[in-house]
Amino acid sequence: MNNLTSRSTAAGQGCRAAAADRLRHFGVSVTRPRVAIMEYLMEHHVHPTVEQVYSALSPEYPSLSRTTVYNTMKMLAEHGAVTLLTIDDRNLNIDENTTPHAHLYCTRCHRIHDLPLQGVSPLQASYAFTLDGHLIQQVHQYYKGVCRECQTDLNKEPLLTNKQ
Amino acid sequence: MNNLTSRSTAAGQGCRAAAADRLRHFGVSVTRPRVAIMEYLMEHHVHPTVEQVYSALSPEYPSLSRTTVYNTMKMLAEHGAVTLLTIDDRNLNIDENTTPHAHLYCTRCHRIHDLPLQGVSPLQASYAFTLDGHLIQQVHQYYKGVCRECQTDLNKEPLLTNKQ
DNA sequence: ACTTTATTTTGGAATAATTGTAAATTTCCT
DNA sequence: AGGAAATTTACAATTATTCCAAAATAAAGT
Repeated sequence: MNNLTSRSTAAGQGCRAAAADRLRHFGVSVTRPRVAIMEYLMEHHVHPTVEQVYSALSPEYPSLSRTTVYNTMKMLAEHGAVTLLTIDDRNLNIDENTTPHAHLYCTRCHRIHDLPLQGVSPLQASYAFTLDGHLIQQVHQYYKGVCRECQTDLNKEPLLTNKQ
Repeated sequence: MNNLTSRSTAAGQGCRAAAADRLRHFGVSVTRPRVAIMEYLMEHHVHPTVEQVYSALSPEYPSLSRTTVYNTMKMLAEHGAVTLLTIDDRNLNIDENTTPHAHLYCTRCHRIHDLPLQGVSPLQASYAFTLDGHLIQQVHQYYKGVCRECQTDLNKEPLLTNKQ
């Protein structure tokens, strides 16, 4: 509604204010690497690896270290700002979309796509509950297969890169 | 029904014949390490890591190598004889129960418990299907939380070992 | 603004799981 | 038993992640 507000938090390249707001919202203190990382996550709606975040930010922030990206991810996960996905056995993927949803892991391109949850309501999956005496804190649901894009690509040429 | 048959394939320590049968059933050739590994999986209904399988078998089979355990697991997975779980970000867990089911990963003891699937019928999860244009080959469902045993233990003493 | 204190970041080394490789062994067939 | 093909082995190499102690930055108080 308000032009000033919307301008300062609009999406697009270089939206520090929104990233800082989001950090504060999750109760973590605002620092330069954290803003850079959060900004990246908010602008790129993929499910990046630590390496991808690091190498994307590295050019404009050469002193950033991989350790910081790891530490920040772990901390953001503890504060509920991101979810860490252990679907790909080669490395961690970061999901900044914390509303409950399922994933498709493509064994060809190794990308992760979002899908709706099946059988569990997103609302139920948002809160801890008890099942069979166990305390359930997170619900993870994913499929392994070949994504739509790769199925059509299959007829064209083999995928060369092992990394996405 | 038959005493001879049931004796040769009964569960218990040292059931080579049943392990060999199972290997043949999945169309893989029968070798010493494979029988030893399959036998271990059939007798221990946990979700062992490669390291656990290796160090359990090592004493009575000193020449067994970790590489063989890794190779065997990957091969068994390709033949549908086991499922490889990437729930614990520290290492792979092997599930020899290939009937579709969900898991609980306990963040305290790092053990994995079996639970029934939610929202997806085991039958549907047994076969490949198409969803939103994607080819789905496996359905994975798991919860992260604190298992029943650890909840009661919480009041007692903190868990010392990081490894299970 | 300025100093002090606490927190965070850094980079390089360490760790640990997994993979690659080439030689040795075993399996399977005749 | 003999020999080709497949499998296993031991060890080296790789790679993701963690550890650590020093340096830099942020926060709090004056």
